[in-house]
Amino acid sequence: MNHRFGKGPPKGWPGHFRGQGYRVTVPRRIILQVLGNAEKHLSAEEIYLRSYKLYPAIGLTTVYRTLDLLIKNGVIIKIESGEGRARYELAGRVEGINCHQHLFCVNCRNFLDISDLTEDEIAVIKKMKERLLKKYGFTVKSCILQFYGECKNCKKKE
Amino acid sequence: MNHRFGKGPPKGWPGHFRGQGYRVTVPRRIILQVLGNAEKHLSAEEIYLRSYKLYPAIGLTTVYRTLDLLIKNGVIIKIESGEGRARYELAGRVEGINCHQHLFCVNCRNFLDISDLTEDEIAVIKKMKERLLKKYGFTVKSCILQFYGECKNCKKKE
DNA sequence: ATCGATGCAAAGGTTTTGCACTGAC
DNA sequence: GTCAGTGCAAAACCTTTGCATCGAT
Repeated sequence: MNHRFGKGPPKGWPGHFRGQGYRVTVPRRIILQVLGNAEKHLSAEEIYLRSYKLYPAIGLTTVYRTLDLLIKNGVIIKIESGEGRARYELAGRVEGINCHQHLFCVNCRNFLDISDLTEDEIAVIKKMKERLLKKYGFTVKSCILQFYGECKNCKKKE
Repeated sequence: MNHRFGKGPPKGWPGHFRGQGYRVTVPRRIILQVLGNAEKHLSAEEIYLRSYKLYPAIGLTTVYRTLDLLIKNGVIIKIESGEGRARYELAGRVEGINCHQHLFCVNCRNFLDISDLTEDEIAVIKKMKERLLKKYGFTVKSCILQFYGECKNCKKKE
């Protein structure tokens, strides 16, 4: 792990980052912009490629280090779904009950990121949030439902 | 990816595995035994080490391949918690729904793995399974509910 | 002028693959 | 006897680290 970043997390990003010892640099702004425009959860490589288009001098290392920094400051969350690489998303986006569902095919390892919950489902998740707070003292800020199974295409091939 | 394993999943393991083209071998029995006796979620290396004690001829490759096979057949689930290696656990069959809840603290990055669902929650997840099958042609074998937020300890410290 | 941030190259650790051999059926 | 399963070594893969340089403050 990288221990170079400070511990006192600013309450938001951007905004509180100056004066925390953090510097505003081009790569950081680019990466944040890419994350802000993402239509789905991006892997580090995807973030790198999109950043590269905007700023070809950027390096993959910087992407990883910036993501680390953003995670430590609660700006983004890291999602591991078993596909061998992590994905990242702005934390604010999944705030509240805006819950993503990931369909992960254990056969072809493809990954579908959907966002479609019924009223019933939202209600139950809200209740779950309250229950987790009471029982475990855990305040839920966002959630992701990961489903593992077999996708359409893999069934056809059998 | 490993394409060597057959596609027709047996309905359970052990039991239905013969006659599906799968062979009952010593390494497979050992690995299954280790998983059955596990008191926690084990990493591939831990599974290898425990299997090694029972059967020193075993190789790490076989562990990975067997785990892959078991995942594809819904016998175990793979859990990634952000520590850089995956962990594996027997999929408990609670009315056809293998569902874990992970509470992930975005502040201290600690991780709580609970397994406690109410009747309501189980019912809704069942419905969700059916809906995902109809709408996306995706057959759910197991699921993990990932909650991101702040844990008890971190709240105290503020 | 500092010292945090960067990019490259190299290393690290986990997981996968190629291949010849073994053993379950 | 077949061919799925195995183990070893090597490769592939994602991620982190060392280090000299750059640049925000």
